[in-house]
Amino acid sequence: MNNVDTIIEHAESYCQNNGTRLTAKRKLVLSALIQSEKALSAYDVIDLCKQEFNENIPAMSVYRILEFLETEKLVHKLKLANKFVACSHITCGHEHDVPQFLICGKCDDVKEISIKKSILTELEQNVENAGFQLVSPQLEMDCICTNCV
Amino acid sequence: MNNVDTIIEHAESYCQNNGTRLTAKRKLVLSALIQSEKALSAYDVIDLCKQEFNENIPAMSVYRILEFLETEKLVHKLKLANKFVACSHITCGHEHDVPQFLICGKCDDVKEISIKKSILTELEQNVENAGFQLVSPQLEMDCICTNCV
DNA sequence: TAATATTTTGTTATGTTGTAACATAACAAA
DNA sequence: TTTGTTATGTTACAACATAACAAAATATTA
Repeated sequence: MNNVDTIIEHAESYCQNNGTRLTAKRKLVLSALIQSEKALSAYDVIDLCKQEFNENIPAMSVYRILEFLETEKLVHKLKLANKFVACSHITCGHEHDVPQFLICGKCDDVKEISIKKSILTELEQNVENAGFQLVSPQLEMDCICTNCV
Repeated sequence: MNNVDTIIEHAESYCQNNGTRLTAKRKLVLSALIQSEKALSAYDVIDLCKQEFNENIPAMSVYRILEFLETEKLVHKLKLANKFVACSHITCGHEHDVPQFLICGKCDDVKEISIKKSILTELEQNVENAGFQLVSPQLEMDCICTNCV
């Protein structure tokens, strides 16, 4: 059993525990994201599903499925790049810190890192001082990866 | 002379010093952004120019003008919201720290704040440890403003 | 100043991304 | 089964962005 299948299996039982279902289509989309080294746009996902699995998934469905996977925390939406990535901790089976993303602007490679609590706390303090409230402490940073430098 | 005109005047001489021109159309777009309390999409700008100044600026031109204003650092592009805001320091006449933006997801109100050097340095260190390099340390944070809470 | 080059703006057409609205299929529960 | 619920398909657009070329405005310099 390859790596992708392992992750999918984890995702499936994770959904079962949540009372949701990882349907065939949802598996396809998730697989595409797991296989891909980089962040994918919704339309990239469509193309990849066609290419890899010979399945035509309409745009509407892909958006709905991505939304589902996001609420299940199996994928993350990167607002900065308008793309999606599979969560890199699906197989871990425990809660994680709020993820922080480094996004390579050239190749869309994405790295999921965590940031010290103290920094986040200080950031949040800054925000509150300005009279705003953080909705999501997920930071997305515009980077370039070592390969692309 | 009202506040907008003051800022425009500053922007104009700023451009002159840079050897660039703040043309009539560019002034319109910049004025629209200055007048607006909140971040505007390119098409919002079009609508506002029509409404306020009775000028029809084609989409293509607006995108070009926004790009120009961005390279002149008179406006900032918010990738997170895909919108634009006038720089809040046009009249200051001196260099500033990299801006950080708090974006209200409800009303698109935007606050431009600065963040302590130490936090940024630490963030950059985190990024480098992960093998990436920050392209732009401009952070954009998904917030909600006090009005909208 | 007239001729030429450069920059800016207009125009048209088209590509890309995202969603609304409604229809159908698949599945679960009574 | 029938009924309700969830998931997917289909169509038709709205919203966002840019390519390619034309025209106009402005700067340059001979």
